[in-house]
Amino acid sequence: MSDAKSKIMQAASKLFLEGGYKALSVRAIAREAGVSTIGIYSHFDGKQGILDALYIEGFAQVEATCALPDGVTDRDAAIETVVRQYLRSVQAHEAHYRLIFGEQSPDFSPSEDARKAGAQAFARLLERSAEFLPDHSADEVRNAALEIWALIHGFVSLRQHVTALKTQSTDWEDQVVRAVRIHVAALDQTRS
Amino acid sequence: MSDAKSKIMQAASKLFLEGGYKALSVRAIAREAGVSTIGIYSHFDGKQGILDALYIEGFAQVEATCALPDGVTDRDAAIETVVRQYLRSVQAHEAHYRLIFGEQSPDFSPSEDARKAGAQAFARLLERSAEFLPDHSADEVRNAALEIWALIHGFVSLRQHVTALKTQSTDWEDQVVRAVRIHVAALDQTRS
DNA sequence: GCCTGATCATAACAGTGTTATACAAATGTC
DNA sequence: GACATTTGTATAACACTGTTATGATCAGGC
Repeated sequence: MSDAKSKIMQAASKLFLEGGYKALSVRAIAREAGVSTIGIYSHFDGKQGILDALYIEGFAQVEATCALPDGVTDRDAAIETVVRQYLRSVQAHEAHYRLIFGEQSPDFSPSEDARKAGAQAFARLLERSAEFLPDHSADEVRNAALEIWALIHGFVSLRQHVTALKTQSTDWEDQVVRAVRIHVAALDQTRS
Repeated sequence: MSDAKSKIMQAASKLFLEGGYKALSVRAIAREAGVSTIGIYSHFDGKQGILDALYIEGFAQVEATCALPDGVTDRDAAIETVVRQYLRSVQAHEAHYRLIFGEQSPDFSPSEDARKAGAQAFARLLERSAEFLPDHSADEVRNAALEIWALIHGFVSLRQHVTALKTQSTDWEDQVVRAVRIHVAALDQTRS
């Protein structure tokens, strides 16, 4: 990666982290990077290219939350770890998270490479789900992974958008953990 | 509602339905309504006011999916009805649904009245949840309603944004129904 | 009829992402 | 090393966005 390209990417990440999508104009990025706007077009595919790179970062962050520290073998503890890591990551990288779920970004359409980042994050969650449900078929594990992700992400998204649902942060986190545990346990008892 | 205001609202709804958020510029709305742009500012609070009205429509659509036809008393049948109604509504009003969950709309911040529409939709889901879990406390019912909504909305949002998760439409709908049923049944067995 | 507030047409403003233009720098070829 | 080609750059211009400003008209109340 060239010097200018790297400067631009750092500037974009910084602005995004600090000010969210709204802070991310082509002129603001160029100014922050100390280059002129044309660099955004020669090194990235304009604003779309910038958003693409941030999108890939966003799903990489999600993927990282599906990794377990050594020593966590108990299913309920593992679920709790993954869920809390996920929720912490959303909090630390809110703009990235909103980007990967299409928020605030009219006209942005992820590239093929960027889409693959979503698939990769899901693959990591699939691995965890297979561990949660060791005696289940591949289809069942896939469905379980999807349901786990739906529950967690559903909570996050509802909390961001339906203000009537705001509760204390720890109560809410505990509820997400509990809901996922209950759901996985119910799936484990439901064999086809 | 005055004639111009009504024309503007109809134009906005039409454009939104047909072309989504991107179709909704102030000039496009004014042109479609046959007025000049200043009407958007005198009858609504500019573009924010237009989005507010559409936002309220969006949550009203969600709320309507929580109504059951007469004769549906079986819990599993009721869950299936609500879930399928919800998914159908999302499909029919995709732009509205995206708006209420913050998608594509930089700078839009819902008014207090608009926020209340979200609370109202949740209240309707609360009523259904109380019927699903008749012997549970108000807190448990509230948690259940939140989890049901998280599951359904989580599925919808993941399907919209993580292309790796695309499956056949009916398989996917069936899975949402099944997941909600399993979850509610598990909650019913979990008494505190 | 006068006054006030609401509504309206139109132009201008400040911002957006992108493209055009001319030039400079880097790389490749002989 | 000289020349040609490619890549990168600064800057201005373009087309579009939401919004405000300006001057005029309309509607309602006294």
